This record gives sequence, structure tokens and C-alpha cells, in this order.
Amino acid sequence: MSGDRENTTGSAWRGTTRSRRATSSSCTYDRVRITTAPARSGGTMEAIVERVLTQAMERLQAAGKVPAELRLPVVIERPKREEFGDFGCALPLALAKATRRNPVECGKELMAAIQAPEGLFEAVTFAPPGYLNFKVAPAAWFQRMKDVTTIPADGAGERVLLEFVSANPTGPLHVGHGRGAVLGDALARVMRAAGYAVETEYYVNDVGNQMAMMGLSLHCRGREVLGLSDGSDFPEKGYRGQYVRDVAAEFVATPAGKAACEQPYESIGARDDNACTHFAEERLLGVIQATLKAGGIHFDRWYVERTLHASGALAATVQRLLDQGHAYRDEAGAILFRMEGKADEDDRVMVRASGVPTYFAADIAYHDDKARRGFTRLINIWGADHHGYIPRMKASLEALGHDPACLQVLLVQMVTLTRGGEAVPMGKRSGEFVTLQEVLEEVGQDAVRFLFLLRRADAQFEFDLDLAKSQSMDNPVYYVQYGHARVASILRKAAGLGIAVPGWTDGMQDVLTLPEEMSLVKDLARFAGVVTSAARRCEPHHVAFYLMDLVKDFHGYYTRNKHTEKVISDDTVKTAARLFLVSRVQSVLAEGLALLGVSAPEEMRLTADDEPA
RNA sequence: GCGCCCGUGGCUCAAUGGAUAGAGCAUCGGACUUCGGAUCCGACGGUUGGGGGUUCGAGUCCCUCCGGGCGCGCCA
Repeated sequence: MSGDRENTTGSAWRGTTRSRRATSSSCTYDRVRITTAPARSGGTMEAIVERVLTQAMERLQAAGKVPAELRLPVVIERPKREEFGDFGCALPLALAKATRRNPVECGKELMAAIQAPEGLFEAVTFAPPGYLNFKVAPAAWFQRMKDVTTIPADGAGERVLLEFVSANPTGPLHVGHGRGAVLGDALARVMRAAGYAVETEYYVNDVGNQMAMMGLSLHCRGREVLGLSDGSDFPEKGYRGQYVRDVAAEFVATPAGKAACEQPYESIGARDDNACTHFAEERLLGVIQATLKAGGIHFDRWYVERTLHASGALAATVQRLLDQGHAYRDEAGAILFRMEGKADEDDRVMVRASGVPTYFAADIAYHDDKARRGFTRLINIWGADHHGYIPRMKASLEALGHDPACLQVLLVQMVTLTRGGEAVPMGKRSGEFVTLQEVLEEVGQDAVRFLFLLRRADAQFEFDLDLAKSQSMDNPVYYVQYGHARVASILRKAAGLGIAVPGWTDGMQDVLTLPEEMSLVKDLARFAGVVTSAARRCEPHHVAFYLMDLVKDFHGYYTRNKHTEKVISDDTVKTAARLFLVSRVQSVLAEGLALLGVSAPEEMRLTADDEPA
């Protein structure tokens, strides 16, 4: 288990000094985006408000009322209290602080400098001690309904390589891998929706001691099958899972496998490169791939470590570091990478005194290769137990002439499994663990994915198998999916009556007057911003929480009004407008669920008694 | 010992340094002859682990202590 680096979020760099720069530069980036593409059709309401305020600031600067060189991040937020309006901004407080003036004066000045497009705001108010609050006119909200599923291409120009799971082919995936897998897959989808060019990659770590131990384990089990061993010579650190016996049985059923097991392990080739390790890799990688497929996890590329050794890329990278003085040979003949005092770390071995390169050396060559392929960002999702590996990875990138900041490691915290309140032991070598495959079969792909995505990655996660299974009907994912199915049902009913779902027309806002309808319109308008924000922050869980919000409002709208203001009524104008609205809800639910890799069913039934015989 | 992550209602979890910390589950009390009752409404429930500090403003940043998890290999 310790050999894998499966698991999420920006926490890896959050605590460093670099993180502050990253935060403020993203604000700058937002301002650039808005000024360079002010007319972007998919711009979010937040972006529009932000632009209005940014321009107000620029106007004050042009008038000499604010220092021209002053740059303040314009942070638009949604106020917690409804009476404050749709958006709020504490810019007057920030301006007051920066200019050492009274926040009330700053607020009044800013308000006077605001030149919003006609009809955008219903009200702009100043609230002590220094907030500007904006209430957007209903008509402006309704204008967003034309394209609620259009996401601004925030990530345009970014080429991202997202590496995740990358578990050794030494056994089936466990639930911890599943968390990283689901996060990575969802993040790829979310970032692609926001315009990033994302490629996903699985690094197949098929070289080294772990693989050698796998081969030896297989060899021993094979000998047991053949009656050549009673198992007493099984290595202490070998892989003890039943799956090894299964693979061994298949192995010795082949002539080559039988022959390999009849000879001493030392005689069949390199310890990590022989008939046993090759067979294990092929079979176990197949198992891993089948599980990932069952979980809906897709990879664009499988990058095999052995190719780095075979091509000479690894040796060349080591030589380059030696030549440039970033590495040296010690008295024993080992080659070490110089940490140069960075992060208080010791120098790290790249090539052992025996001449065999370490995992670290291969990983350096791999990341060098990634960077050379022209990606602007390298995102790795690792299990939290690998956090100590980050400084040396960054240092090695820097030594090779790459910007270490392009590497972003998202750490996923451990998943602890419980069943009936008791911890389930996990450990690949002991063989006692619940596989991801089993959990997927027991709980279902949609529920597993949604559960994983319904929390931040940098918090530990207690996954109670009994709870996940027994409460499956109360599972949030079904609540969201049910909303989608419910709209589908309404649309089917309309279709049965010969009523088509219309496109948007301006008259619709005059009949969508229920408070719940206005709430839904605002919810829908928020979708694009949620997606771009989730992509920027590498936190797909925001999408899951948004969907919960949206569907809650929809269920409330439906239930509260189902006897008085039905979607489908005798009023053809209202019917058309409401069909449009609920169809938009359905689209956003479908789109949002797709971003998480969760299905959006047209119908859901508890019982099968109405199924055709 | 050193380093990283986490600590938020009974439980599981949210919350860009902003305004009176929010959901779900559970509990209790209600609604509706269903375009799908897998729904909805309400109530109860908090000194955000403790203590200092920075700030106009801290769940969020800094220090310290406590508690939980994980690292600190010529393993991967």
C-alpha cells in the first residue's frame, strides 16, 4: 500500500508562501479575463458585478481620488442574509485600509463612481461598516436563462496533465484508491468544462522491489499449486492476498508459468523483470483496469515506468543532473540528488551503490518528460501519506530547468473503512482489505462517486459500508437523481399532451412570478460560476453541493405548488414558461451530474410491479 | 523528536479573511385525494478542541497546548 500514490486538493501548496501568491494572482487573472473579454456571452453574474466594481475603481483612479498604482482584489460574494441583496463586496473596507481613509467615505465614492448597464441593478446600497450590496433586477437574471449550461472558458490556453491513481500492479485497488480515482476523474471533467485542455494519465510503476516481491509471491504460490512447496518458504513481506493464489493457478496452467515455477526464482531473470512479474503485471493491471472501468474512471494514457528504463531516458536524466552538479556520487558509489538545504531535506538517492536506480530517479525522469511535453500545469493526485515526497519532486523539476510551481500536488486523505461500526483492516500485503471492486458492486457506482465527491479531499473520510448500503435510499445522490427524473416525468406528461418544451422568450419572465421560480432562476444562473470556481480551485465537491442546493429548491417548488400552480395547466403561457424553467433545471442537473461522472436517469422506480411482463 | 493534514450541533459534512457559522441524517411536531410521497414545512440543536496573537473584521492567518491521522527508507 505504501507503494502507491493514489489519492486531493490544493492543500499541498496551501501552507507555503507560494500559496499566497497563487491566491492573489488568481484574482489578477480574473480581472484580466474580464477586461480582455468583457462581452463574453457566458460570463457569470458575479463576473459582471465584479467588472462594474473594477471599472468604478478605475474611474476613481482616473479622477485622482485613488492612487493610480493601487490594485485591490475585487471579491464578490453572496451575502448570507437575503436582505443584503444578491451580491456583496467589502471593497470599501479594503480601500479604506489601503488609503487610510474612512470606509464610509470610500463606500460613498465608489457608489458614485459605479456606472452599471441600464437595468442591471434594482438596488445598490452601502451598508456599514463598509459593504456594497447589489440587488440584481429580475429581468437581468432572466436574461441569463438563455444559456445556463454555457461555461466560460476560464482555462483556455492551459494545458494540464492530470496524473492520478498510479497504483502499483501488485493487487486490486482498494477504497483509498477509489477516492483518488473519483476525484481525479471528476476534476478532469470539471476542468475540461471550464476550458482547460486536460489529459489524464496513469503511471504504471512496474519496476522495483515491490514488483520483485510480487513476482516472488507469485512464484511461491505457483510452487504450492504444483506441490513443490508447503508454503513455509513464503516471504515474510510477500503479498498474501487470495488473489495471488488465483493468479498463480492461472500462471502454472500455462507451460511457461509451470516452467518458471519449477526453477528457483533467482534463475528466471531479474528480480523485477521476469516471467512471474510480467504475468502478475498483466493480470493485475487487467483487474485494476476493469475496476476503473466499473467506476467510470477514464485515462487517456497509461505511462509504463519500464519504458523510461528501456529508452535510456532515465539514465540520461541522471547524467544531466550529474553534469550540472545537481547530483553527485558518494564514496559507496551511489548517486544522490542534492537538496541543497531545501525544505530541510537530506540528499536523496537516485541510483543505489549497486547501480540500480530508485523509484525517485524514475519519477524525476517521468516528470521531466511531462514538462517537456508542453503542459503548463502538472497536477498529481497523491495519497496523503506521500506528502513528504513533494519537496524533492519540486526540487528536481527546478534542477532540470522547469518551473517547480507548475507542479501541483493534491493530497487525498485516508479513507478508513468500517463495517458495523468496526474498522476494517486494510493492507495489500496482508491481503485483508475490501476491494474497490467489491464496494462498487455493493453500493453502486453513482453512490460511491457522489459520496466521495460530497466532501473535501483534505479531510479524512470514514466510509461505513453498512451505512452506505443500508441508507442507499436516503443517499443524497438519489435525491439529486430523483429531481432529474421528476422533471423527465413532467416533460413526458407534457409530450403526451402534445406540448413541446419551448425555447426562451422574453415574455416568460412576466409569468414566472413565484418566489420559488425566482430562486430557481438565480440557482441556474449560478451554475457556470460554480463550475469555473471548482475548476480553478481543483475542488469538484463544490459542484456536488451546488446540485444539492438546486435540487432542494426544485423539490420545494414542485411540492409547495403542485396543487395550486402546476407546471402543466390550462394557462398555455404559464405552462410554456414553466416547462422551459424545469427543463433548464433538468439540463443543469444532467450537466452537473455528468461533471461528477454520475448518471442522470430519466426515471427511477422503487418497485418493478408496473414493468411490462 | 521533526514535518504535513484534520478537529465545526448527537452523527456525517459545508462555508474566497467579511455582515447574525449553514445543510443533510437523527429526534420531535406538522402538510398534501401524487403532472412521481424517494416530496415539502417547522422546531430542537453551536463559546467552530483549549488558550494567546495579527486585523476595522478570524472557523479561515500566526504562536502554543490537547486530541486524531499520516509521513520522516539505497521501499514504491
